[in-house]
Formats: sequence, C-alpha cells, structure tokens
Amino acid sequence: MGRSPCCEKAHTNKGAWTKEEDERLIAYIKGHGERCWRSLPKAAGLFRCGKSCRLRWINYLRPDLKRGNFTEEEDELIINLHSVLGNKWSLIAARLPGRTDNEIKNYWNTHIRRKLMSCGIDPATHIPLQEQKMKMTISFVEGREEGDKSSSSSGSCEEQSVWPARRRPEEVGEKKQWICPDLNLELCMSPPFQLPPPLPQVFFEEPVMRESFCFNCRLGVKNSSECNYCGGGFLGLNSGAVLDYRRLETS
DNA sequence: AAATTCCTCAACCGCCGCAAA
DNA sequence: TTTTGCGGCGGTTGAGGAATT
Repeated sequence: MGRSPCCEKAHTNKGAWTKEEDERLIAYIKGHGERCWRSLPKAAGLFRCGKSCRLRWINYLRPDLKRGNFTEEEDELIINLHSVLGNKWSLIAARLPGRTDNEIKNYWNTHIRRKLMSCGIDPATHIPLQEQKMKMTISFVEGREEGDKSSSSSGSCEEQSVWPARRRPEEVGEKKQWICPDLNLELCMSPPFQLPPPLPQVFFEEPVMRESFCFNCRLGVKNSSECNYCGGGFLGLNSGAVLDYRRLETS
C-alpha cells in the first residue's frame, strides 16, 4: 500500500535539466508565481514531476540565489548553527541569504565536515574527538558504579556514537546518576521526558552548570526567567546556549 | 596519454507534518 | 475522526569533471 506517486512516472523526464526546460520553468513562474507544484509541469508544458520542478527552481533557478564560494563568515555561521541545530539544513539556510539547504548540506558534507575532522573535532557533536572519547568513558564508568551493577544497558552508551550521557535535571544534586540518552524507562503520567537539544562544547567544560530547567523549556514551548536555559542571545541562545527554535523561523 | 580514483553537487527518493475533504 | 494528498525536508545517489597514478 502507501500513497500514490505525486506524478505519473511513465511520462516524466529524469536527470539533468535542459536549458529549454529551465527556460520554460522560469517563464511560467515569472508569469504565474510559485504555486501548486503538482499542476505546474502540465501547465508549463514540462514533462517533469512537480517536486522536481520545485527543487530545480528553489535550488538553481531562483533569481535571489547567491552564486560562488562560501565566505569564511558563512563557514563560521554554518558551523555555529550546526552545533545547535544539527542537520536542520532548511533552518540553517534560512539564516544564510541566497543559500539553499541543499547547497549547505552539500558544502557541509564535502568541506566543513573534513575541515572539522582535520582539526580533531567531531562534526556531529562539535566536541574535540579526544575530549569526547574521554567524556564517554567517564560517563560509562560512572553509570556502572552508581547505577545497577547488573544493568544490561550500561555498556551501550560507550559503544554507540551518541551525545555523551547527561544528567537529568531532577537527578542533579546529592544523588549522582548518569543515564543513557536513548532510554526512558519512566512509567508515569507526564509529557515524555526530553533532553534539551545538543549543547555546544562549552557546556561540558564545567561539570554542574545546569541545575534546573523549566517545564516549558522541557516541552520546548516557552522561555522562563527561572530556567537556566531560557533567555536571549545569539540565535535565540542564552549563555547556556539552548536554542529557541521560534526565533529561527523564517518570516 | 590512458586508466583509475576522488570529489562535487544536482537531482532523486522516501518520509513526515499539516490541512482539507 | 479518519483519509488523502501536497509541500517540504533530510539522506542518498550517480554523472561528470578534476586530480592522481
């Protein structure tokens, strides 16, 4: 089962676009605007899938696209944004005028990733590889010492390439306990527990900075003055560097 | 000069969220 | 409330050009 395809496969062109197809698409959108991609190909006399037309327009034909190499500033911005947003390419692209998500994604995978690796930084977590390995080991060992000795899951955190285990806020205090971020074994009637988005490296420099974060923050819906994570700052981050996604949305 | 490997990036695929029916 | 279909997104692929052997 599943959904029917967005267009008839039999009579659609695939692969690279020809100059003529580009011209047809540009002419149609200039005349009618960007609307109803599904019916656009037929109306524009193109034997293409609507999705394909949309992609071609957004990634290549749009007049406001910036061409050429990425600047150092753009590089930095992409790295910063990626450190808080992860692979949310469309959100990252929204902060870089004239760049598309596809372009940034490609650039990340071909250039920046390698650049970070060569600096000894894990491109996925933005933590120096050496340090990350150490932290993973510490959390693994602590988990075994403090937690249930017979715990069958205690070994998996180190093996998996996941964000280092972090304290849950309600567990910070006298009771030391580390958890594996993928596991939520709580049985209670409450909104599901969610760790805040990955934090920049600076967060891990000091062991216990994060005493509390508010309910709204946990749900990701609102800021609170009592919360360690809420507040303004760069890209909707406070000094604790947790992202407010609402501030990143495009207008 | 030819063969091979590497790299880039445009394009495709499949899934998801949302709105309309 | 459920189903359907569109737009949008992120991951992946593969053609073609560049670099290397």
